[in-house]
Amino acid sequence: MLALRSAVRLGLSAFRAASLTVPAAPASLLASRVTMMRSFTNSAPALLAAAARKTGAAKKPAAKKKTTATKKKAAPKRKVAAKRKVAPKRKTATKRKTAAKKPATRRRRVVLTPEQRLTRQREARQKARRAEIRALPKPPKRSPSAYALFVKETPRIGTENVVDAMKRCSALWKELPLSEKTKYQEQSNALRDVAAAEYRKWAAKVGDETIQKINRVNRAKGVARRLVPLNPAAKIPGSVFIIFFKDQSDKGLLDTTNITGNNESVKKAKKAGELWRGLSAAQKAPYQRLFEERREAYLKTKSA
DNA sequence: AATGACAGCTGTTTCCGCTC
DNA sequence: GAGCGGAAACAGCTGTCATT
Repeated sequence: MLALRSAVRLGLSAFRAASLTVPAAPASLLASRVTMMRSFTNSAPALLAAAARKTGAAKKPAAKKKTTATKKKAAPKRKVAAKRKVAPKRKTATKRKTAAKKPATRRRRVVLTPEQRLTRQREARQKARRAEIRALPKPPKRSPSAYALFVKETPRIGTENVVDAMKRCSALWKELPLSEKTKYQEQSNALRDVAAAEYRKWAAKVGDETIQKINRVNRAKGVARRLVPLNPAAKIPGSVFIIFFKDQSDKGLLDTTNITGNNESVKKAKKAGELWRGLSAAQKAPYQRLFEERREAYLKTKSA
């Protein structure tokens, strides 16, 4: 190794001396110098390669010395640069990945049971669902009732607490003359119209699909309030049974005397179901035709 | 889910201090 | 920030049925 190093050193010295002596040496001369160097650096392929590269660089004599100096240092520099550019990047990338994956690595150490995994998946779904619900637009507030307006206008006395204030409001409301109550009712009616207009404006902005989505969420939460779609007229017509039920109800043919239940509407529905099941196909046919006619009309309206 | 009917039930609205 | 407590009024949901 030492012999090789000294040979390279000698070769470089000779090459440097020759370059300095003849700055504007032609390419052919440089080639002969390279041939000369071969005798010194026969065992140094890297230096030969550098010299061969120098042959090309000889076309720019002014930069020769500099280039020669670069030749020796440039290669290692390139290596350093390469290291800096590639290796550190890899390190950075690795660090980034490591940093990003650290929690994951930690998680991997914890062996989750299938139940835990399912719980986490469920929690993630719930989180996403909650975010989706939060993102839904909020409908405008409903208009206050007459009593609500009265409560709003009734000032609280001193340090009276909410409960006492509301009790007092209740008592005052009961004693309030009908003419006064009517005033609040009229105010409420006016605000209801304003609220209705605001709702229509909001509904037009968000669209019926969003309204239906909000209704689904509210239903799931057990919230009774259902938002009215902007275009309730474009409804799917009732089923064949519904048409039959309405027809029978209109004709007063739903006798509920033998039907059990507390709710008359429910009893009527039960009676209608009973009658419907007793109908033949021929008896059902007129209701079927009526349903198909309405359905076609609905589809035409929808596609228009 | 929507369609019809409708009695009965439930949620929402107002006020605001308090708790979680 | 949401919910509760209190009241009253009222809007709107529920329950039933069969079918698409």
